[in-house]
Amino acid sequence: MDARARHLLKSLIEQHINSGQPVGSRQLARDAGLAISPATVRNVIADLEDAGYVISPHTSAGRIPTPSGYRFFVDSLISVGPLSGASRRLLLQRIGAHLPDAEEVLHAATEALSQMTRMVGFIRVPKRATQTLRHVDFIALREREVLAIFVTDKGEVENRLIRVAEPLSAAALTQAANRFNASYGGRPLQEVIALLEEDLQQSRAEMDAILRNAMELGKEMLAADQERMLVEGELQLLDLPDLAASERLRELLSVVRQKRELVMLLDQSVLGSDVRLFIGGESGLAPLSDFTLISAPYQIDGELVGVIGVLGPMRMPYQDIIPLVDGTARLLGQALSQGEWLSS
Amino acid sequence: MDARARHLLKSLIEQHINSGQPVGSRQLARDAGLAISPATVRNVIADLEDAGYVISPHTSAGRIPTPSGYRFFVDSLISVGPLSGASRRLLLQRIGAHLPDAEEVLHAATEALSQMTRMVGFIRVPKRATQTLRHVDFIALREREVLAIFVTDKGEVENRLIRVAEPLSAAALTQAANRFNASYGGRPLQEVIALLEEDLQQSRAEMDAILRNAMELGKEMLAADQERMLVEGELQLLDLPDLAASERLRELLSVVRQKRELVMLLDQSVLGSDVRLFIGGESGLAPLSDFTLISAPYQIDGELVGVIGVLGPMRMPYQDIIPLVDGTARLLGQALSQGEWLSS
DNA sequence: CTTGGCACTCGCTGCGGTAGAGTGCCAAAA
DNA sequence: TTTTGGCACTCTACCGCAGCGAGTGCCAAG
Repeated sequence: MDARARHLLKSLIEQHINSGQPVGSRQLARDAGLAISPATVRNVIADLEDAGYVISPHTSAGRIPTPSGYRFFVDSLISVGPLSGASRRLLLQRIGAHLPDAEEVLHAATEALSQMTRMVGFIRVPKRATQTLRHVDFIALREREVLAIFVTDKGEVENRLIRVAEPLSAAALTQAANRFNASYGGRPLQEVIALLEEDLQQSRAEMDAILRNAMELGKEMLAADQERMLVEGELQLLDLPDLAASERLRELLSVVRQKRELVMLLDQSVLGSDVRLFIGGESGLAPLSDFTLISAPYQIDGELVGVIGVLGPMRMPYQDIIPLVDGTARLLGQALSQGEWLSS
Repeated sequence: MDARARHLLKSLIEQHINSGQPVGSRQLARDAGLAISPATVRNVIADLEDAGYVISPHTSAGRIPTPSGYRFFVDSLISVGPLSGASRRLLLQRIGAHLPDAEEVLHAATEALSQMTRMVGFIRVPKRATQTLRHVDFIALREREVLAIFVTDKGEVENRLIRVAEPLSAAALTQAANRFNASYGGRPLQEVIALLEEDLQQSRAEMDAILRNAMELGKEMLAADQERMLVEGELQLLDLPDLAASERLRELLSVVRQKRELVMLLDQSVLGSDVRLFIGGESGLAPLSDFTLISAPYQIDGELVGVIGVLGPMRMPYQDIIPLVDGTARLLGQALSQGEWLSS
């Protein structure tokens, strides 16, 4: 493909991103800044259509980009700049406002990203598998009801109400918690579960219920990890004038709700260290085939732990969105890393 | 209004609830089970239109109920039976599966209600203002970062990461927590905040940061109380073939999101002890004017603490929905009350 | 290789005509 | 006085049709 064809393709896609309409040869010849006639443009565009980059919705309409066209566009036709100063400041402010609480920071970053891109934002939260058990508490709430609280070294807190066969005194519970912390504190969650399972055999009977439940709670924390994902701004999709409330949209929303498939997709992306795009059917998930998903992994203390991103129509301003996703991932990582956040 | 007019109105509304279409005189004369001609029906219906119970979308269409029509229908034309055995069993199972954890039970009940009614479910969760502080924990997480955990007597857990000026030893933190529990444990949250504010003056300097933050955390718990509401199944609204994705729908969803107005509305309803309906504009909230909201308060240990309900189109099967909302509220209350849940 | 010309295609819009549903009114019947 | 059949009227939904405008593909000339 020669330079002129590339230029025309770029111009065509940019115009379509702006207008949402099919782009015709006359308009393209005028706006592309090349001194060529519409007829020449038609010849070139016909080749681009053969190559699969654009398609005509019907005979007498202009052309719109195909998923391959968008792919070529982002890979070879545009260069994404750094995050604009204004966006950066806005992100800094919105993320920084919620420090030091990790959970809130994750939430704030996703919400900010969703609002700034006007698309659905999502985030795969840090894995618990790597976290260690920091502290356990057993608190008698009512007769025979004990509240168990797990705290990890990353500050995640999970709690569970447990029914026990007979009342336990506050002192007994404190003692139990102390023993528990002494034995299992500081170990990776995975290991704690395994040890608990082992120890369950020889422990005293009245502690059984609590140990067993603590084990279940730990297991659930790890299991729930498989699908821990926050989604923000699903409503944004309803604002798309294009497909507003079509059948596709419903499918998409239900995929977003179920999360499972999406999580698997994102977990692939955590491997690379760069922004990643799934345009149209590239993800392999049918309901996403009319949409584009952009994700970027983020790292805490130098370790890749999660992915953040957005989901929107294929027709989106990639030049603006990509830096936003990338920048949010970086700032989020800094915010959650030890001592890196000095209002940068 | 005579018996025949009532019967016709009832029949008209029932038919419209089933079909969604305007109901004409011929169809009504046929299906109402009365031996009268369409012409007679027309005379009667014309009176009902004058009275404001039905309206004609246009000259040559049949009639559809107005909000007043629905109001009269539920108040005077139908009698709502008890919850069906099957529904009751399903609810028992879905709610019971999550005992004894209150948070999960609230969630499960709302989700079940939403799915069984195929509408949006919501719940106003129990007020914290009445809860007492059960236990506090301070846990050193990293250098100069302390995790504060609040537990109330109802088993609600709230946590917050706190930055302190200089590192505190684990022993110091334990001691602080012990003192905290001794001084404030067992008191209503409201009171704890007040006492903290007082004590903050004369406490030792290094504890200031923690006390101050604990106070903030407590205040936030009470403040957030103003809008604590769970919403389930917003997606259900997209399934309505009627207004699917109209402008109204968008408005409605944004009201549901913002919650504030809705919460105020629900808090009015917690006063009565019975099912309450807001049909069309009865709530005074403009975005709800095409919809019906049905709510029922629930009580824990004999005390009215919250409201659960559904939101859907005015055209809904009231005879089925009302018992479902009522029944869910009752079962939920039993589940959360002391010792009342014996698989009933 | 580029360009202007031209026939052709196709979607969109507006128009008129028709069928169908349902109403309101009236005069006759009960 | 109430009910009923009849009838004219109204309005929507649907259909086919023509005109338009946009855009294409092809071709022959530059």
